[in-house]
Amino acid sequence: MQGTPSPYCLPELPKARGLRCTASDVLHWAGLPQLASAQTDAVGFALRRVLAEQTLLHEGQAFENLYLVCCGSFKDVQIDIEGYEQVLGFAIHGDVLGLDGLGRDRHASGAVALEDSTVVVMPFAELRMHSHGCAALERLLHQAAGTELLRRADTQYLMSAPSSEVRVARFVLQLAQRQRALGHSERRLRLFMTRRDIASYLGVAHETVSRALTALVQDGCIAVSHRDIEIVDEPALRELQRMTRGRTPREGHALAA
Amino acid sequence: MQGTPSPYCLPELPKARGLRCTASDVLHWAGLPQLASAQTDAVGFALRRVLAEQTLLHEGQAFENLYLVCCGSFKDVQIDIEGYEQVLGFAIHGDVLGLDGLGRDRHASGAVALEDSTVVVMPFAELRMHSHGCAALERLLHQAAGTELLRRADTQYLMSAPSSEVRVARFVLQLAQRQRALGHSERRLRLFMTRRDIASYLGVAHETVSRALTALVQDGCIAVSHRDIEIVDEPALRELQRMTRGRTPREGHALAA
DNA sequence: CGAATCTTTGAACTGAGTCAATTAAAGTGG
DNA sequence: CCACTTTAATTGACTCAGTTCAAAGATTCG
Repeated sequence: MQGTPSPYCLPELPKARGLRCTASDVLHWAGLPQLASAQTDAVGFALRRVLAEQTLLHEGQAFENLYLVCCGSFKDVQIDIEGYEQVLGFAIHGDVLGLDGLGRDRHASGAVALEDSTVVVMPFAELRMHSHGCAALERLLHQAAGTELLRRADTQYLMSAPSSEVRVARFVLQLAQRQRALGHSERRLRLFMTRRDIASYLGVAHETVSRALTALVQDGCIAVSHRDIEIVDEPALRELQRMTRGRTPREGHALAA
Repeated sequence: MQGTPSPYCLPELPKARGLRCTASDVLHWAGLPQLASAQTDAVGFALRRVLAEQTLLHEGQAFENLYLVCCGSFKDVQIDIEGYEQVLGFAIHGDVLGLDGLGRDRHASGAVALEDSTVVVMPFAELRMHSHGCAALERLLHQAAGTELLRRADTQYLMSAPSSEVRVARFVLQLAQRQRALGHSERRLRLFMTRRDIASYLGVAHETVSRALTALVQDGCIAVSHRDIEIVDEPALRELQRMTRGRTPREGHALAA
């Protein structure tokens, strides 16, 4: 789809050490650098390269590994009975994939790379063993699960917005916030997914995503060029986002225009 | 709200042993009876009674315990900036509450009892300690997290339905399926939440839930009396549920009418 | 350069939200 | 125990936002 290197690659990347990394690296990438130690230095994991469009995790596949996105981006998907692809979420640097297999023997959702990406392969059995003696790895697992649940709650909040313009506004802010957490620019952001993916994620028609984006541009909230978005007026965007069920969408417009 | 005893109470309930139960009990209630052993018999947990309308877990509260619903029902909620109460999910017998605190120090969502209920209080620190030496409790935790994630995916699927009638149909089927898993009737089910709660959960106006329910009744799919629902024509309901984005809602109606 | 996909825009229709009013149920207090 | 109050649920009318269908640009890739 687009082979451009992701802006989310950390400087400290693979290649040097062949195709492996240590648990300490994982802790750094997962946002828990303070937990890295000599003990976690001793635990190694393999890296795996996944090309754009490739499926890292198939729906229904046996649960064996967790994956930490180390570079690139993915979408979590589930195909429903009619063949409609429901996008459940997006994963970028530092996110863990495959958590829905926890406690059962197969994955309920799949993961597809949106660009050329690299993941750390963490065999669950190993992770589990190590986690008994190593609090850091135990914490990593718990944190990953908790973060995933948090994100799903965000998604539900997002989908419950009464107007599609609000949904898209919330989506953009959510992306910006995740970027910020990674230390990247919160003003300019790149959409690594198609409008269709966004539409599926938000639960609207893909034409509606297009229209909502141009509406936000006309409101002066953002600027859009292809898949690059610039947040021009963050306060206005935040004001829009706040609108929940029970308020008329037009109020906010007047203020933004 | 309604003090009637829930139909989800298992026969083997508290009182006898005072206000405590064993980890083996928990494993039974959580659907992992095969993992109970002498070891888990030795681990005890306190029970806590929560009256209807009471808050078991406050949003933002420090993360200390996980709770297993042993009798009764709850809703997971999050209040947004404007004061709108977003319902994230419902918990009944066998479900674990408080998982969103995993790996962090506070809960992001709250839990409110929908009727008089009983929960098992599982201090996370204890659970964590025991889980190192006891695979059964470790499994319990993993399974609970995985199940929660699965359920959130179901919810997203539900919310992405293009028509509100389909959303409600899916909601009813989801409830029925959970009942079945507990060994209860899948034909007759009791809504333990208000229409408003359902509306918030589905992301629609509460009037719309009312209308969708009466529409389903007129389609001959279900029968509704107050908060009791009977599934009259499950095949038709399943047919309705299948309709995803991209198909016209009216096709299914013709078939059901 | 052409094929395929992604994206945008337009037009028509309709389903869902909002407002409003009525009915029903449940909880309160005399 | 029954009037009274409050909250929940249903129904109607109206309007508008979003879906669907259709077609035209734009971009990417072979």
